[in-house]
Amino acid sequence: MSTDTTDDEVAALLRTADQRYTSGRRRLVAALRRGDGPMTIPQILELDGALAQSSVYRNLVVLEEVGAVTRIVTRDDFARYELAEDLTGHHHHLICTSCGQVSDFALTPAVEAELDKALRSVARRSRFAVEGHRLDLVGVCADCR
Amino acid sequence: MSTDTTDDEVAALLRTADQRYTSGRRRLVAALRRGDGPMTIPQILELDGALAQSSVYRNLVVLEEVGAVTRIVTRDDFARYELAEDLTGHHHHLICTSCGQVSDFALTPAVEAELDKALRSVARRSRFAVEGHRLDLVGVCADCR
DNA sequence: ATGAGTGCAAAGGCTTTGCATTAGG
DNA sequence: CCTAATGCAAAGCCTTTGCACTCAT
Repeated sequence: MSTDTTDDEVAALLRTADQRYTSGRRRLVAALRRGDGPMTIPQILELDGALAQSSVYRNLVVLEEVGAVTRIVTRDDFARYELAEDLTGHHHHLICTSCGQVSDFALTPAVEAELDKALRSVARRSRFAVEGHRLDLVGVCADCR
Repeated sequence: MSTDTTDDEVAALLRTADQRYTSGRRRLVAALRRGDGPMTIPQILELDGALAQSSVYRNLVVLEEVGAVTRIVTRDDFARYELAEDLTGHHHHLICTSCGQVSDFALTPAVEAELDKALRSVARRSRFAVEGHRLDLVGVCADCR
């Protein structure tokens, strides 16, 4: 996935919602792309000191509303944000219970397909309209072991 | 799972950690058992008006530390708590994006086994020490559709 | 020009904590 | 008895919001 492609996609998503792709928003998206995995607001601010905290919070709301960013809530104190799966592909999260770090991983298409099938079956029985699923692997990361 | 059994197990967990199973804690556990699925603190307080908010927060911390209760964080404003899987069995969550409600479901052992296998493989490659996994089905519940 | 976006500071709201009181063992 | 637990109120902390200023179109 090239840099310009991602940027174009974000631009398109914003345009659809009559939102501007300002320099602050570009810097924010750039920061999210630099981090490997979901990032907290403090991490984002540390990565780009030119960003203002309140604008980052506000722009992450906007970017999430247009479908460019996903907010991830763990048991850590801070919420985390990453580029949406539409831009990066479907994946899951490794969550470290020691340091809070979150990183991405993907299942094989075969496993993912079977999981989907099982979940659709559950949803049907519960009369639940599925929007998606979330699968996290919880444990201790390599750095913390 | 009978009432007394659950209570005995909680009592044992607390005793191991040199914690008392006071009347407040018994009422809290009773409230958690009455609700079907993870509950927020406001829901717990509404269910048992005799409980004090700060004690509930504190006791949920204790009960979680001894492994009797699990805290679940969603995108809702409130955290949710339920009896730990050791007491209730392994299960997953249906999360309603409309009302925030969380309810439980289980996968078939076969699907669960294959999922475990796939996750162990991922963990090995990432040198990640697995403590468990979390699988949520996100969508709109029957009541909100 | 003119409304969206920005940045600073203050307010909100869930959760935690201090402290005096009560109760468990 | 004597320490852990409780309850009320106040403080903490992440996040949101008000408001004046700036920038994009």
